[in-house]
Amino acid sequence: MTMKLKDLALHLGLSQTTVSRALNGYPEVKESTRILVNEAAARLGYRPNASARMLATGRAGAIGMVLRGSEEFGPHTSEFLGGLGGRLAEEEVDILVTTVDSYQDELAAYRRAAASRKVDAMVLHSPKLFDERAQLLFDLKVPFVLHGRTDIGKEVAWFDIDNQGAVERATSHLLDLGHRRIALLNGVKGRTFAEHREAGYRLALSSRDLPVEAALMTNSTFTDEVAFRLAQSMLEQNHRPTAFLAGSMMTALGVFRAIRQAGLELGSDVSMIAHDDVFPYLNADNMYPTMSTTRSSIRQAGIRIAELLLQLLAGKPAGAIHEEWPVELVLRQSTAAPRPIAPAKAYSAS
Amino acid sequence: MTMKLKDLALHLGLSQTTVSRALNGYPEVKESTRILVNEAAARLGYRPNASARMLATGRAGAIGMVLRGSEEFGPHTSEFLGGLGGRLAEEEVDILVTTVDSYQDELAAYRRAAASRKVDAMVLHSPKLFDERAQLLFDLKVPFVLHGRTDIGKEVAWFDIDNQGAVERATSHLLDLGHRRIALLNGVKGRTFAEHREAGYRLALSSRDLPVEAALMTNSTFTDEVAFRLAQSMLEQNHRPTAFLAGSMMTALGVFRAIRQAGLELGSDVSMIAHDDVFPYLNADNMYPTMSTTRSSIRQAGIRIAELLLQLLAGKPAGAIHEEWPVELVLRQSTAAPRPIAPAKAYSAS
DNA sequence: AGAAAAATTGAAATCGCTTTGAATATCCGC
DNA sequence: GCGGATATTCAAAGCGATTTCAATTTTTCT
Repeated sequence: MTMKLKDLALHLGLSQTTVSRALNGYPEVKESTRILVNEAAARLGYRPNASARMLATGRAGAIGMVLRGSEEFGPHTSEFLGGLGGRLAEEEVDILVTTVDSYQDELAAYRRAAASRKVDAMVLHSPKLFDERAQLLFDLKVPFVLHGRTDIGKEVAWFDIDNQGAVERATSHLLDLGHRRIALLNGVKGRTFAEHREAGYRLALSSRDLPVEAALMTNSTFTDEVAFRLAQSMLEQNHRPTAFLAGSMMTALGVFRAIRQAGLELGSDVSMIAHDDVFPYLNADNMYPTMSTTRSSIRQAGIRIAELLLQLLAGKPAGAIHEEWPVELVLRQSTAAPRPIAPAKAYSAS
Repeated sequence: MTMKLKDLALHLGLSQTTVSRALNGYPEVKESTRILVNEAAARLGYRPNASARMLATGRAGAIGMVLRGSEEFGPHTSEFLGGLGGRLAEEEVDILVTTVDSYQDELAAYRRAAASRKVDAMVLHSPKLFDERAQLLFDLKVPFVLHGRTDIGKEVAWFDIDNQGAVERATSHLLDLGHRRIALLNGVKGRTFAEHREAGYRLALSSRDLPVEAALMTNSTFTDEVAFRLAQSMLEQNHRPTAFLAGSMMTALGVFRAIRQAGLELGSDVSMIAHDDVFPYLNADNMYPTMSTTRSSIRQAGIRIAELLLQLLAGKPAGAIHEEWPVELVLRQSTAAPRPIAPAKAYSAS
């Protein structure tokens, strides 16, 4: 079997107590013995048994996350995980992932994760305006950081990006260019970020006394395929949109395809601004034409949330952990002033 | 605090022993008391403390995975995780994820994961022909299932798809159509799957006595961007390829862009067969033109690997766990016979 | 009915680590 | 060179489950 504390202590001729303290950096152990202990531990490859330690200390050394299988499980998640895990690894904390298929399973999964004590805290993703999962975790007294925002009438820790501001600025820019029919391909209805984006969209329009047209707003998951269908049907409409706000780079890909298939050209016939979560394998700068984006690295968000989690575990009150990051608007080739539209042509032809 | 076994036992007027046995389905407890216990446990919301249980039983109830951050961390991973986690969840096993940035960190991460006893087994991804990580886990006596294959001269459990056969068939098909300059955009050199794919490619060519041209084979990560660059430079060559074998759907996207940017058309000027890991947000059928693929669901692979892990933990010898799945070749619009090429035109013009 | 067998239940040890409270060494000033 | 800090070290008591071995009931069989 592998070496345990007892063996190490025996080997050193010391008590478990002293060895344990030496390894954990307690002050009441002589410097020389600490060195001795550390050296021996390293040489013999001693590693404390995580469960035993946890049982004794009550801390699990892990952060929990529940991933909903099919639906919203995509590239966003892996990028986020990369950031989160990278930062947590520095503190020797790892990530316990539970995957679920249905929403019902999801609540159960949170309950299970909380009760098993395998995690010290959790991260909650794309919450709804009123999020039951957050409510549940709050009631269960499980520390958690929200990636997004929710209002359950309690003090919860959250990190979010300025979705509303981003979309408002993007919309305004398109309006400035002269666009009047701007489609918003938004996320699933009810999610806070989607609502915030819609709010930004509406704000930009209403501040110029322009009407909001329901036919130009859709809510769906961010996949290439769905976006393709939605954009396609929009482009077939009588008054087709002249510009698209795509909720993610995947969405942008789908819209792009629809535009091309309709025989139109992105950057001249139609404009687009996509939200870019910064995936290393989908670079807006390398697209053709290059894509204008509202940009905010989801990986950086992961890193920051890891830090907030650590603060939370260190005792900082949840109510004191609120952070909103701004979103950049990066203009590239996919945005341009709209062409004189069809009706004009029709008149001259008649 | 939350309810523990002792409390539950006290509440029921039974001993911890009996309660524990009742809950864990041991046969030596009277049916009536078992019902009583289960009922009370459910009503009071009792959940065993995972660490305590683990300490006592020695099983962690978790599977470990190490994800390399920046590089190969993408959509493949999340799909795979979805499958793996879904199946494992049925057995109340969860996934402990560690993320690392450098390769050096990676070995250390495996060592750490193994020593901490937080996981019962691990999954190892895209191994090299001789994989040090596999070697390490083997030496550490940590049970693991390889997603892919390696040869470390030991009995290891693995699951893989028939990469060689898939590429051989795809290449043969392109050859049948008349293509002679077929580019292979392969994965990172040294990874077993990439080597197998190359072997399949070579086999198809050599079985018709056709030469293999180094300029037509590249090795890189599977990202849209890299693929775009590679394809672009290939298309600028004197004898440009008339067909592409793309290592993944991301790669295909990049190649597609390069083709279009070169003023060529996919499905007529150039053909392509991409390997499709079946991402819900990138459907080959919905692309334009629809994409011919070699298809094998990475999510299904995850599910199957979960089962193999469970078998491994149940005591099945690693040497008895080998599984190779076939890969479908699905032909769609992106493949066609090559056009009569430039030189012909040149002659007639002179 | 009484002994042996089978079915249930319990007390206590154990898993490997942390930590409290007591014990022993080492240091200080005078 | 001695009493009282001050530093170090240790023995033993948890942490919350499982499990061994023994004790107690209940059944079964003559």
